Amino acid sequence: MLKVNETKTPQTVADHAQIVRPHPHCAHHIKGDDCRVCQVRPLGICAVLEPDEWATIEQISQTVPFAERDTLVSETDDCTHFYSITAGVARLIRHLPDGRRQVMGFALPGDFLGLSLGKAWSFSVEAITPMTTCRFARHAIVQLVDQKPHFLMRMHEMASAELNLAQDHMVLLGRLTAEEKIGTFLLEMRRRWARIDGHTSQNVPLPMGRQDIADYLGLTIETVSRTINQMQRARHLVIVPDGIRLMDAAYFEHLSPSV
Amino acid sequence: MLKVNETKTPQTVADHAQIVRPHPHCAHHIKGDDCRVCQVRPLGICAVLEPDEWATIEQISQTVPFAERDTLVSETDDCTHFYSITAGVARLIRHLPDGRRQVMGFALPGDFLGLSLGKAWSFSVEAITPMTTCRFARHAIVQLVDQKPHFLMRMHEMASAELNLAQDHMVLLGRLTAEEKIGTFLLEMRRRWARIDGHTSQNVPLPMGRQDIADYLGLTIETVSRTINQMQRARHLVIVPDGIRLMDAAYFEHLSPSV
DNA sequence: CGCCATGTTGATTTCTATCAAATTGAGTGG
DNA sequence: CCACTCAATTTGATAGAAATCAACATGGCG
Repeated sequence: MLKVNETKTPQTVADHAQIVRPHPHCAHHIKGDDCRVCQVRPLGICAVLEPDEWATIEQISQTVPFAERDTLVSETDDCTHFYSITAGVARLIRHLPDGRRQVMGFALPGDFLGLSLGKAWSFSVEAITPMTTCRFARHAIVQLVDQKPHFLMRMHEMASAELNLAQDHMVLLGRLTAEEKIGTFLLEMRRRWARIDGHTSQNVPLPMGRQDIADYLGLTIETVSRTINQMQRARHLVIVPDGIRLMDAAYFEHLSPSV
Repeated sequence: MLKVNETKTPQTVADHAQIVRPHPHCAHHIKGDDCRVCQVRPLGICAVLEPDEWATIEQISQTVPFAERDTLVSETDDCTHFYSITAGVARLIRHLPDGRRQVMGFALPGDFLGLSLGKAWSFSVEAITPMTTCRFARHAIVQLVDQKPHFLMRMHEMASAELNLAQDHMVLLGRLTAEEKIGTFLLEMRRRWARIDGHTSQNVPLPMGRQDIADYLGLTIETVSRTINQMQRARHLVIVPDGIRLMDAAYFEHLSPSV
């Protein structure tokens, strides 16, 4: 088992991750307050920082763990803190008054919550797996952004990338069939994991449940389940614990109109 | 080009809706290279500039008009110029290889094309009405952003607002019914026109065609037509030339889950 | 006046949602 | 270790909302 750092990371996180989590990034524990060993630094907001700026960030950050199902932020909350995800997966979600939900996206290691720098959240963030985050007070980041234009530029780049993804997703929601939605989603998850761990594997971890996938793709849980199982019957993929294994890349790339 | 007449106050949306062009901003042509008379300056990217900075902007901008159906930028183009819209309406659109389209949004006066500052466009922009734009070379804006952090901050604010709208739209596309989509769209357009002309009118100009509305809402043209006409039969609205008139605000606000 | 794009309306189909039930499987406690 | 429980998932039957297919109407414009 990985050594847990001295700052009291809950035992449950490590235990759970070792046992049931399929993906290494759900298991790695990183000292969010020691940038030198931060494994997501090259991916995240901090990638733009020079080593001599790490101390600045460390002073304004805290490592904050969350358990599965914890709510990191609620869409009704004021935004007092920002989060950089160092381990685990969360869903970004909007709730309608009548109980309908739309999952805006999934936050993976390296992702930053609060790119808009605004005073209010516009979505809730709920932990899907045990998580570790690097937390920043909003005022500290606002100050940093004022002082370091290249940091603001990095924020803007990441927000722009996010906007681009949102537009991809609008095409998916508005114009793709259920089969195309699922196929595109699986390729998207493979690409995102590959960016994190540097490998392109046929195995695509899916830490989120079927209901989350449905609410992300604008489908029902039954349609998600049926479609994935049809793909398995057609030998395009194999369902494995906590994910799927892509068996027929050509099929998925043909299915995904944007590729 | 029409000369701007400072003494003449623009006609309201309501006035114009009864006649030909539904909105004054579709007809008025503004000297984009004279910031003193720019009618969209308080709305757009330039709102953050001090009067002594107007000269800087004027030096790097050109007024460029477009005719109806012109393509301002193509999704395959490199991004050499940015545009601030001073008059007219455009659609932001993505095309799938098989001809399906998703309209990402409509660009109205005050909107800026190129908020991401990236080197490539991710959508096409097509003029729905005759347009006037203020065009900037990309390198000039990049330089400006480097020199003036408050300009970058303004870009970031506007991009964040855009991201927020994109997320609203994901909820709409993923989880609303056809009736809710149409109702939400009409309220959105009313709100956006109100921001531009300062009036809240029951008349909502719709310079875009039914097909554009359909491709924006993830519906077919037939469903859009049917739904709007059902709303008219139910006396919730009246279809007028180039738009609609909302007759039953309570109905629409009840229909739109986010309000 | 007639043409062509745009919009409307009607009939029918289809995809996905809904409703309902069975199955799996991880966690719990005897 | 195994029965039990509860949530998540899968599967089946049916319904329904919107798409599709097909005319038909409108209206701006040469």
